[in-house]
Amino acid sequence: MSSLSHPSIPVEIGLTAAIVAVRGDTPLILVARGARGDAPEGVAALPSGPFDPVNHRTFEIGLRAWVAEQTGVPVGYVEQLYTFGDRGRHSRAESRDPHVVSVGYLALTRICDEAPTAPGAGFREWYRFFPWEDWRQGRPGLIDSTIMPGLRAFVARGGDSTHRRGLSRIERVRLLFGEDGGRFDEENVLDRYELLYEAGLVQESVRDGREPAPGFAERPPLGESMQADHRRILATAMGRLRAKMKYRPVIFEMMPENFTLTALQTTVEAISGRHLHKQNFRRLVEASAVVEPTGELSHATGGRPAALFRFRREVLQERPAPGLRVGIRG
Amino acid sequence: MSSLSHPSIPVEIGLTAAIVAVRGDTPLILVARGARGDAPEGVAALPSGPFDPVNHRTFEIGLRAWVAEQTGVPVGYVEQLYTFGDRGRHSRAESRDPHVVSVGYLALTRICDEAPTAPGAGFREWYRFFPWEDWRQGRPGLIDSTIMPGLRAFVARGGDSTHRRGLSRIERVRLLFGEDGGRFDEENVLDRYELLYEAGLVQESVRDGREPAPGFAERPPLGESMQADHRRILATAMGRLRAKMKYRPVIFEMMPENFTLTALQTTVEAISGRHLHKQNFRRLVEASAVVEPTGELSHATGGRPAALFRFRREVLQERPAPGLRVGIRG
DNA sequence: TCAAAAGTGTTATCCTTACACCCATGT
DNA sequence: ACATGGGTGTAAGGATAACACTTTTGA
Repeated sequence: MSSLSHPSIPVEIGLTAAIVAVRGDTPLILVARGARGDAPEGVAALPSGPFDPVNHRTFEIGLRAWVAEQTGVPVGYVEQLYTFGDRGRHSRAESRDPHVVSVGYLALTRICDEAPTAPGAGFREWYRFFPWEDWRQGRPGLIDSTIMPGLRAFVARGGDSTHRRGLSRIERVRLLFGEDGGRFDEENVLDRYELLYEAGLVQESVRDGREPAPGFAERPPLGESMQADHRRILATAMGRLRAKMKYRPVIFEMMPENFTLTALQTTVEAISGRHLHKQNFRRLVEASAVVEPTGELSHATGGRPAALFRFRREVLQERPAPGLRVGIRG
Repeated sequence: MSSLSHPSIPVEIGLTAAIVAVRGDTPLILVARGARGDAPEGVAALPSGPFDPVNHRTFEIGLRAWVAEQTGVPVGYVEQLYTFGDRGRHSRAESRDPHVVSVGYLALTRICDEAPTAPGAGFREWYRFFPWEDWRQGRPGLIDSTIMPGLRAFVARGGDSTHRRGLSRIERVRLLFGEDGGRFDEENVLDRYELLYEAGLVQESVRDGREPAPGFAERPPLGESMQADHRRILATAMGRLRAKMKYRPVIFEMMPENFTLTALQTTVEAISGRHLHKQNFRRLVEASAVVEPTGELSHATGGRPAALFRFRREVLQERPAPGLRVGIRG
């Protein structure tokens, strides 16, 4: 491109990380600010900062520097998600700010006792931001109590104009939220968030200048909002992690060195938001050959001691797509 | 990000499109320049240009404008692939050019007679750039004649230092090229290209200032090279398309309105680079419910006339992941 | 009548899902 | 002894992969 004779049009690049960990049965997301209190000015923000090509050779190096500075948490696995470039999304069209493009990243880490160190930073349960994504106890009540009425109103006022992928509003609702016979696909976190955004059912939508959904006045109540487009980046991260886990052993980036099979299942359930069938999960783990017994037992839980396992790194060489291919019920 | 007190560090954003079509059994990639002749100065380049946030509200709008200007080809389906930000890759570290970040896109189109219109633009067979990716006639000869000797030398001089994903050089070779018992996974196009790049076996590697592989002097012969990082973007596009086709009906973006099942199979084989088993392919298509018979027959091929089919848009509403889930032999 | 391409039937195997029961320990 | 969580066996149904043969047309 630099060899072309086009004029240079500079923009600023923002790097933003969705850093995920799990504690017990709780999936966590690391926020840099807004971790304490629920005041409007304390809106949660992911660790982020501008990309500085002079000091950082790659995006990833720059990202790690921002995360270290803003949170003090060490991250292992890092993966690029998506680059968001649309104006008029989190900054209004009439804004005179320099144009910002944000590159979103997914990162994984293990919970350890000291972290995080930076003031204001902390881990928060990710289902606070996406309560409709937690199906471990069955279909969340707020889908039928709040989301579906709001979406039905959105369908009613929107007519049948088709959208991306040639789907009308009513078809998108059915497909994404598993109404009448449709399946709920836990990987479509982003599509669901964007549908709620378009429908004016999330706070960011109103903040960006859209009409709130009728009946929701100023504050749509669906989940806690985040700064800028951070909740959209978190949605992308959740969907990607839920998908990737099935064909890459990324889950072990969030597990301790040794763990019981129940702990592994609890972690997978926390991330996928689904309840899994115990025996099938264990058979699956055995078949996938991703773990091996350490020979030790864990007496931590109170009942019968559980065998401890560790991740088998050799699967990376043995199988093309090593992961936990959980199906409908695990 | 704009609300933070960080200084603004502007960079230039380049948008680059890998636009794919199929004619008969030949997968094609649209090049903006370099379509005629094989002289070094005629190195092929994908359609691309800088992102101008003042005139284009989104990346996609900007991208479509560049493609229209440089090639005259209309594109339908468009999908973002990846954002490449590393310095010292296609511009040397000591360069004083403004820093360029490139956002790669995959786009699909149908071959039609008039296109392309712009001078120097044209469609080229994509396996010219990736001859090792075409396994339709079995394992390509150049893998064992040229690639493996080069990679074995790379393994020998590199020792066992582990790389991304904790794999050593020898393990990566085995996994990516399906040596001794390993499977060749047709989706890993990018990983294979990057391995060959690191090994000094592609022209871009030498151009970027690396040592050519021993014995290859100045011009590593593996496939035709492209400008800047365009071959890397094409590799990403090929891998993504090969994967996506299995769970989204994107293949129909490249098919005419009506087609025979054999034509559909030929197209899938062209993209995936694999030979498929006829009966299993047909059963798969039937089971997936992605097409319906038009009732017409095609007399175009010479032998027995074939039934014509069309894409069934309704699958988008009926199934969560409609696509052609081709397995080992289709 | 023959070549060329379209189209079909069947079986063995494996994987997925679903079911309900026994085991080992700490209190 | 009993509560708590750990761990297992087995069978039905569906999907996959592999096999070879028949049909319909144009030349």
